[in-house]
Amino acid sequence: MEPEKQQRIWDAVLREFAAKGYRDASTNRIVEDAGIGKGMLFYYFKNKAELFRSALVYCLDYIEEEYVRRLDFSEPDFIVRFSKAVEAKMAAYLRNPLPFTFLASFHINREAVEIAPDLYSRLQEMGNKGMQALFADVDVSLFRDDVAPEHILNIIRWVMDGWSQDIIAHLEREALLDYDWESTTKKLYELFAVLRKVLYKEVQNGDSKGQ
Amino acid sequence: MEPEKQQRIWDAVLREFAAKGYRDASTNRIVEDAGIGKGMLFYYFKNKAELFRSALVYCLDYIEEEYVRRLDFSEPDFIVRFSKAVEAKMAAYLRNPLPFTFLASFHINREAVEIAPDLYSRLQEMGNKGMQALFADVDVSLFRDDVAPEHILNIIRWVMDGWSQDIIAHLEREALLDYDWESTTKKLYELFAVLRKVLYKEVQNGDSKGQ
DNA sequence: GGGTCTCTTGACCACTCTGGTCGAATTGTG
DNA sequence: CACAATTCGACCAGAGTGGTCAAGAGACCC
Repeated sequence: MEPEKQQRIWDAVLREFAAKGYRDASTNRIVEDAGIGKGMLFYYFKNKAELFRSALVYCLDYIEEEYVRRLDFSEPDFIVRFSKAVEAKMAAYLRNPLPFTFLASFHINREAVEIAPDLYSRLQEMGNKGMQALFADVDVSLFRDDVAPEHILNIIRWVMDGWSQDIIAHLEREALLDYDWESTTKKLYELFAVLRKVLYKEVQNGDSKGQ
Repeated sequence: MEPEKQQRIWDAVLREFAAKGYRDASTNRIVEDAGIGKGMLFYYFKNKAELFRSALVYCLDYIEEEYVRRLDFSEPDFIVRFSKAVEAKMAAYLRNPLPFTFLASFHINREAVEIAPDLYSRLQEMGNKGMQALFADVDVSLFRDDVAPEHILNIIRWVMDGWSQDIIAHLEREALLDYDWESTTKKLYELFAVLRKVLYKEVQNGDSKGQ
């Protein structure tokens, strides 16, 4: 099948499941949105449940390939490490946001877990491993001494999360194309400099570490 | 009508609308969940749209009364001001979370706006006014000089938001009753002390300002 | 008791939408 | 042409929809 049509179908499937969850998703709306006949969907997927499972596998593979595999946990500086992770996630999200929104809705909604308990645990395991790796072997000696490292880690995490949530909220209002990415990344590196200034030890030499 | 039954009905209505949105909400499920006959719902509300509007008014009034009205914007210290706001919101949320979740879903979902455009703008206005008041006339002279005040305000906001999101995430997993509130508030004040230490000017006398 | 009122019920209605089927049409390939 | 792989959408039985309404239930007054 032409990959362009395939993509249209996946888009429609993920959009519908993400918006409505498993039970309330409508195969009629999916085929209409994808611009294909009803029979075609059930020619390639034997029923709704299998379609849902296939969509989950598609998304898990996509995110594994396009996001998780590209993470680099060797960096000891937590701000650099975390910011790379945020950037990688943002990049993958902007390339195709649907797998993220679909998996997010799957993670929240209780109902669909029984359709695919194995894939649900695969998702959970992915999240847990990522979180563990993200916080493992951080060079806490960079942090200032008069605050517990746990607090510093939390603050950095919360600030980064808040920042990206602000960005996404903006993106949903403004058009994606004419968004000013240059000034956004510039502001992000400003933010890193601030975090480093307030949460890290004072550096001896003057130049900042931000790339 | 007995207030206990009234509460049961509102709970069912808000739960259903919050979970499914206007279009996909089912009046059948509402009456079943509330434990009343179908006719009763349409005896007090002439149709689904009016029920939805009444639920919105109920929630807006609730939040106005139980949360917004109790905010205090006279405090010049931003951490104290914001923390009071967070505490007030948390308290109101824990007393009855449904109005918050219902209004949140209404704010996100595009579909129901046309049913109640006036109430949608009332909600937006409430949010905007709150945000404006929250950031107005903050005593920035408390902040350290070597970081732009805008950054400091953002960091405090993101940290508080992240903190409360963590709490809510915990609450959804653990039971609400046997949650250790004492250690939670203790940790919160620790967090304030940290924020003050890293984002404010050094204080002359040693004791912290946290109440 | 009877009369009248408010409150409450759930069977019932016409209608829409559901997941899924299937015979027929179309297309690609040789 | 034949043969197979695709693609379509009309069609199905069944579930669920918002809303109605005749029939009570219970309270209060005369």
